[in-house]
Amino acid sequence: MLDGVRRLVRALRLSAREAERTVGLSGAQLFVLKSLEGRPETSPGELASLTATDQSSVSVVVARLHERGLVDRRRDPRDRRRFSLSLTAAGRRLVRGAPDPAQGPLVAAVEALGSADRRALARLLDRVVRGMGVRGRQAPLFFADEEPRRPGPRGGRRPGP
Amino acid sequence: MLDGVRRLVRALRLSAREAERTVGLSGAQLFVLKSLEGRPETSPGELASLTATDQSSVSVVVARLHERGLVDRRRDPRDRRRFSLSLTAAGRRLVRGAPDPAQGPLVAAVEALGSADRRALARLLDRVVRGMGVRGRQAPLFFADEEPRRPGPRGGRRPGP
DNA sequence: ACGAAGTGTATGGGCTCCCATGCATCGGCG
DNA sequence: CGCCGATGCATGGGAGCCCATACACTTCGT
Repeated sequence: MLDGVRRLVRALRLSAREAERTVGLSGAQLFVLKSLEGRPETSPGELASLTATDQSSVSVVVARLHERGLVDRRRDPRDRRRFSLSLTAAGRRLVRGAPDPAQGPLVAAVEALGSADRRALARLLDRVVRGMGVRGRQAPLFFADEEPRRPGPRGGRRPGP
Repeated sequence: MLDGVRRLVRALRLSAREAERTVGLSGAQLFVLKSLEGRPETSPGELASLTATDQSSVSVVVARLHERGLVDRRRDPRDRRRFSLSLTAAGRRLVRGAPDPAQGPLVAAVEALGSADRRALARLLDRVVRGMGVRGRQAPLFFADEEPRRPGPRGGRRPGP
């Protein structure tokens, strides 16, 4: 089973790389752009939840998209710690014109299964994910912000070694 | 479906990180060690196939394991382009003592499904992977060495831009 | 008003991954 | 025997991922 997942991931990754070349963006960048579609005011923290990745990873990807002029980034006046992210016109155009990376081959493979099998697979996969991430309670997005990940208190400078 | 896969991958990755800490190795390193178990003469190329990754990635991971004294690496006398990799005594001890990273939570979640669902999931996943990677023919390992990945001929220095 | 605690984001480090390239080696062919 | 094409592996580059940390900011309690 694990091996199956590994192979699936690699296939997706390679497929994403191929699709990337037509758009000139990486899979993560495109995914972030698509996640911002229809959301004019998303913070990097929210985006991290949406994309199920670490906020530091999102930070870097967003910085690159901002450099490319595909994402607009401005301080949230209500909370100056936060940023408000949204797609620029160029970003919107690009998102519309690009197929979802990796999804093409996956969708084709999934559709080849037949509808009953498709539903069964999605259901089982969902159960596995939930089973892995939940310790006795439900959570909409695993790990990202539901439970503290970093041990010990935050804040303040730590004394050096 | 894709989102389910992404979440699964992240859950696996995070789980692997946790397991890593008890062993002091990364998930990829541990996976490589386990792949060498019971195989006294594996080449990096074969290892790349076994682990479904690029040979350059394997090369770096193996170098680290070699530095750690967990993997023995010697030239293959029959073909000096190749290396022969095998676990050292320390590597064997470590592999035996360590649970498979990421597998714990996944196995637990999969076992919670029930045996009929487990079989169904494995079968469907396998079909999806095969469907993604195979264009009209069967292949034991996707992408790694079945089809040429790099466009154009190899060898010789390319003229610069 | 001030300090403490918590939050949001960026940065650095380490690792993995893939792509492209370069070097050493091997095998086949003329 | 020499050359050429192919192969195996290492290296560099770029990107992404997570962890830990730092700084700026917000909120809350005194």
